[in-house]
Amino acid sequence: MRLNPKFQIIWSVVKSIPKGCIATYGDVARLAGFPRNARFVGTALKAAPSELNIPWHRVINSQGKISFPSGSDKFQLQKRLLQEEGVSFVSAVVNLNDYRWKTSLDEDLWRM
DNA sequence: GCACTGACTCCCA
DNA sequence: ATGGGAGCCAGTG
Repeated sequence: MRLNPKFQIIWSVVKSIPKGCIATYGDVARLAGFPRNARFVGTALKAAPSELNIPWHRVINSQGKISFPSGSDKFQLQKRLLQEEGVSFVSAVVNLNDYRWKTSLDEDLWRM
């Protein structure tokens, strides 16, 4: 299947998330240039080939939570991977203020 | 080609 | 604070 070029953009954005930081689906969508495609980010990550080493676990939803049913194997895997990078959870929730990836785009927003 | 689904978010009651 | 509904748009059957 010919991959949608949007996938590549999203993957590259996700790959640029620094270790120990997290970003939300909405953030990734916005940085990739698709402001209203948060859902599409999830689709892209699901479709991402594992050999690309996409740090998909650094992407969580806007509530600071993992977007898998709590207790599912995917949920536990993502949580564990994040904890190994130093991201701490408080009752299954990440403190976005501490770990959210600050981007140059965001800085423009802060400035105003 | 149509209808449904989804690793989301925003907005309003 | 919380829950429900609409918007989004590509993938999947």
